[in-house]
Order: sequence, then C-alpha cells, then structure tokens
Amino acid sequence: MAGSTIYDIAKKAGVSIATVSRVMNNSDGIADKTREKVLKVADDLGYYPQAYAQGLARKKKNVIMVVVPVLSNYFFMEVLAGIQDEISKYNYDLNIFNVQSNGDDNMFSQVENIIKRQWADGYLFISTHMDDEELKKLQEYDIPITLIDESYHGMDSVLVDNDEGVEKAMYYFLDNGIQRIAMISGMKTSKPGKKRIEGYKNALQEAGVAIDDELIMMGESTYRDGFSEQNGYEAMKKLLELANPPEGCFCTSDIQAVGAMKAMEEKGINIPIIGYDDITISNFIGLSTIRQPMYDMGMLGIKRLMKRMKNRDLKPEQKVFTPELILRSSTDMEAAENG
Amino acid sequence: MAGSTIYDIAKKAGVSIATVSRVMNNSDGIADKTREKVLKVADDLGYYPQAYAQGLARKKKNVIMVVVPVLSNYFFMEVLAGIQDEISKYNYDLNIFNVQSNGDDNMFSQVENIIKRQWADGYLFISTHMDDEELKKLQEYDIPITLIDESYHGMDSVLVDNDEGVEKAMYYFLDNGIQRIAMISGMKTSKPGKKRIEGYKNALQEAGVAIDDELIMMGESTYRDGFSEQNGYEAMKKLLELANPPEGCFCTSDIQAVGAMKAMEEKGINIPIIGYDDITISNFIGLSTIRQPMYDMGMLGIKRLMKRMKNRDLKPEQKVFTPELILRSSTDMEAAENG
DNA sequence: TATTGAAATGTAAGCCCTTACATTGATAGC
DNA sequence: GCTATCAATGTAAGGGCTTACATTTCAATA
Repeated sequence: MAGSTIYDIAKKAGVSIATVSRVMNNSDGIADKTREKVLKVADDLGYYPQAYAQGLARKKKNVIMVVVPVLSNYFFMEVLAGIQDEISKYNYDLNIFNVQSNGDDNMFSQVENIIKRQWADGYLFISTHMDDEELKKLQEYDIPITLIDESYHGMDSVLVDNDEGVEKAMYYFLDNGIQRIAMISGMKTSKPGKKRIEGYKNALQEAGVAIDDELIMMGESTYRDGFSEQNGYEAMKKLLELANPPEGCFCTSDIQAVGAMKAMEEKGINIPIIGYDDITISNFIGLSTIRQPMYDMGMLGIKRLMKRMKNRDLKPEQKVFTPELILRSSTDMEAAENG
Repeated sequence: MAGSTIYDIAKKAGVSIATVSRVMNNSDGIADKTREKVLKVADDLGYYPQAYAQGLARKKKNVIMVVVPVLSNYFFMEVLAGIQDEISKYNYDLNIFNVQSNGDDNMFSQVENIIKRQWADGYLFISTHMDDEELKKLQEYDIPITLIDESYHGMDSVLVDNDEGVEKAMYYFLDNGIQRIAMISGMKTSKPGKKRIEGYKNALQEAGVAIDDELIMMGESTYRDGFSEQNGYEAMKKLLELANPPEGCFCTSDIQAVGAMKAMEEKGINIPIIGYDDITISNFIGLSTIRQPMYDMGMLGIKRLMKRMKNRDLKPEQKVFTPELILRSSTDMEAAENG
C-alpha cells in the first residue's frame, strides 16, 4: 500500500515520471486530463512523494527545525504555542529537535551536527545558551537561524531584557521598604542562572543595600537545572529556617515560585514573592511575576526566520522585549503582614 | 564551510567516496591510517553526512517521529519528558510533528501524509483520538506505530483506563456522602470529553444517584478544546451561581481545576474538588487528582516502539495503566465545611 | 499544404549517499 | 617463485525525486 514510487504511478498512468512529478508539484503546463488521470492513480496507490528523496532532489526541505535543550518546560511550551500558531500560516513543516545538554561542549557539537546534516531550511534555537564563540561558528555556516531567548550581534535574535526584569522585581521590593530580599535561583552553573544572580546583586548595590550571600538560595534538586517546583520548595524551606529570614523573595522562574509558595504555606509564613515568566497558571494562583511575552517571542521568531529565508541579505535584527511586572496577590503586602 | 560532500572529502584525502562513506559509518576493514586521514579531512572541511541523502540511500532514517495535535499542553509535556529520557538511550533522533486539528478529517489526512512521506522509521501518536476506521487504515500501512493515550486492537498502545479514573473520583465523593457532584468537562465534542462524561454518568447511575444535567458544566473558552485554566474558571463560576450549587466537583483535567479553584477562592466558597492528570504542579497547590503516569507512558511508548522496530512480527500489546486517586488538601472535607 | 510556435510530455542527469561486487596488493604456504 | 587468501580499497548501480533540455503534437497561419 504505502511504498509506491513515482515510477509505479507513471507506469500505471501511462505517462513519464516527469509528468507525475509535475502533477504532484502542481506545476503548470500539464493537460487537465493528464493531471486528473495521474492524481487518480496516485490516490489509488496511496502515493505521496517521499520527503527524503524530495529534499535531496530539490535543495530545499520545507522544514523549520526548532532546537531546544529541554522540551518539557513551561517557558518553552508557551514559546512553542506562538511558534505553532505562526508557522501554520506558512507551508512549512515544523520539526522539534531536542539536544541533550549533558556536558556543554557536547551540546554544541550536537547543534553543529544538526546543521551539517542539513535537516531543515531554517533553524530556531531556543534557550540553548551558547557562548559567543560558538555562536560565531554557527554564524559562519551562513544559514537562516533565529535565536530565541538569547542574542548575538550578527544573528537575528528575539529576547527579553533580563536585567530589566530582575531590576523591576527588585525595585518593587525596595520601593516598598523591603530590603532583605532573598533570591531563589536555578543552578548557578547555568548561564541564565548566573545572569539573574548578577542582576540581583547589581540592583541591590545600586540601591546601596548590602548583599547577604545566604539569601541567594537554591534547592538540592538539580532536575532541569533547578528550574522546578521541587527546587523552589526546598530553597524556600531553607530560607525560612534562616536565623534572619528574608522579608521578600524573588524567584528566577514561576515554577520555582509555586514550590516556594507551598513551603511558605506549610510553615504558615507568608512573605511577598515575585516569580519570573508569567506562565498561564500564575494568573490563577495569584503569583506576582515578571512577564516575558513568551507566546509573542515564538511568533516573532518564526516571522523573522521566514523573512530571512526569503532574503538572506537582510541586516540581522535584535528584538528585545521589555519585561513587565505583574502584581497579584502574592505581593499583597497587608496579607503578608498578617501572614 | 558547510556544504561539502563526500566527494570533496574523497578528493582531498585521495581516496574513493566508498572509503569515506565507510569511515563515516565506522565500518571495519579500513586501515587505521586511512581512517585517520579521512577523519582529519572531514573535520577540516566540516563534513558530516547529509541526513536526506543518507536516509534515501539506506532505507532507514534513524528517526522516531512523535505526532501530536497540541504541542503546548501539560499532559503532552510530561509524556514527552518520558519519551525524551528514554530515547536518549538509543541512537535515534526524535522529531516532533504537530498536526493541526482544525476539522477532524483534515487531521487524519495529515497523519496519512506524514506516513506516506516516510519521515521516520517509527511513529508515536499521542492523543490524536482517531476513530477505529482511521486507525485501521494506519494499521494497513504496516509500519511501526505505537499509540499513546488511545488504543486500537492490533496496534501497540499505551494508555490509562479512563473509566476507572472517573469512577475512582466519583466514588470518593459518593463514599463521603457527597451526591451532588458537578463535572467540569472539556468541550463535549472532543472524544476524551465525551468519554469522561459517559464515565461520570455511569458512576452516578450505578450508585443510584439522579443525574442533573446542569451540573455538567464547561466554560465559554474553547481554546484547546476547553482544557485550559480559563475554561475551568468560567465553569466553576457558573456552577457556584446555580440555585442549587454542587457539593463536590470533578474536573476532566488538573489545568481546569486550577481555574476552578480560583473561582472558588474569589467567591469565598470552597467545595471539594478533584482534578485529572496529576501534573507536577498539582502536588504543590494541594490539588487532589486522578494520577495518570504520564512520564511512564512516554517512556513505555518508546520502549514498545523500539521493540517493534526490531521485530515487526510481535503480537501487538496493549498496556493499560490503572489510574490512581491522589488525595490532597483540595478534598479536605473539614476545610470544605468550614469554607 | 507546408510551416511555425506553443503546449504537453519525455529523457536523462543530478542531488548525496550506501553497498554489492570487483579489483588490487600483500602475506602466507608450498 | 607461485598461487591462494584475505584485507583494503575502488567502481558503479542504485535510492526516489526534480528539472533543464529535447522531443513530440497539433492548432494556427501563410
């Protein structure tokens, strides 16, 4: 049933393979009768051109590949929703490729191999956090790439100003007279982890508040670089056991904040908390957060990539979104005081 | 830089293309010196075999394709985590293909095309909810397929006994003297939506409790077939405005339950609620739920598929997981009474 | 009726690999 | 020194498609 080729169709329809190919590709210059005859036979035999043969013959695959280190995470999921909705407007297939990030070096070589193997016509790299040297190498391949959640001059990038996000959270606390602010961070070895810790320290320094390293906390759980509910839960537990506990808490992800909130509830202590991302659920559990326009990032990523595929000579553009502080009940100060 | 072929390598290394191919494929019968020389040249020229050419020449792609209608949903995400972890043990690439489910018929033809185009060596269909006739057609293609979250005799399937899940939730309420049980459902047009409503009615009937249709509720929001926080929120709001509101509530997904819980909180009313799925977050917000072993389902799906790809003659197996009732604070009866 | 040109179709090379089979060259056994 | 053997390498035929170019067909024109 499956497995018939262009030759089978040609034979059965009494035409040449070129004609079959033309019919399948909707080229013109084919008599209506011929077209119908071929389509009929193709349908009967369940024929549809093989992707690999087609990709080889044209030098085009009609495929966009999204490359991500961690598939199952909320940030990615929401970005993906944007990608998905946008790409459906074009005649491209979407493939998602998951690079395993065990050992960073290893990951870059995976990325390089994907490119060398020429899986797709264009690539979207999401949160791969490659360093500049690596990105430069990628750039030299001279293929359509758009970066999401990271940036490199000379490549199209779509991202959020992370520092500003951290700052906004921190200043909210500071402006409300809270100076002893904890930070629940992902693994310090992860690139975004480091960046946000930097931002945290900078904000405090600017405000002239002393930095207390014991307030920069993370849980034991290293699953997904610490960006998990469990990690946030553990971190908050430790924070609340401190001799001098914090008066406010900033989390590097909403998902950690969810865990942290549970820890607070268990202890019956309630300090204002701000997350990061604004995943859909946050609105429903009253979590204040720094909103990243994840859906839009995905959407724009595809748009940019498509543009570049059309015109390879475009000047690379960096789209930097401004993160937004969204206040909900988790930073409700009176509630906190009563807590 | 990229774009060099086996011919370039052969020429530069002073060997035939067959030798290059053998080196790249690690075949034996190649002199060490030759191997090294070729590898050196390949590395210099940044060569790596093109996936499409390779796929065409062998008749094997070394690719597993996961086919899903909705990428960005929690259930899928967790299943995916299991898939991802398991597949990393094999030397296969993972591709995810997103079929748009606008108009059911359309979706099946997309699925058929994927298969005809021979993208992969094996396929995992997740929650595609095809009907038996369609599945039968797929079966006739005689290629390795494993179904996740649906079943068809004659195909490997991994799923959860849905009816039992619904029953467990219902009997928990009934056993605790709660008879007026609402159900927050996804869109009634969706296949799993229908099934769960049936289960709900059956359970009530068995227990001899009259069915009140106004207790089967869904929100206005049709995004993702109603499996969203917003939908649950709207549904619960309507339920609480009923002249005779429910004393307990069963949701067809945790994500809807999250929304429903918010609605309750806003109204200051607190009735016991049970969700469905047990997504990670549920544990942290105290949501009682029916656990589906999503991660395991993904893992097992890959395992089965791999087995079948090795041996095409295996008898198809159906793995039916038993769902489990997980009790957390959302069904805490005293709290509810006091609420 | 012969000629022309456009429309429809066919032929064959090429896309980049893999692999069966053929060839080469060296070593071992006599 | 000569043949049998085997390891190492090469040759060439695909795999299933696209597409430039060549050919055929046939209606329109002179």
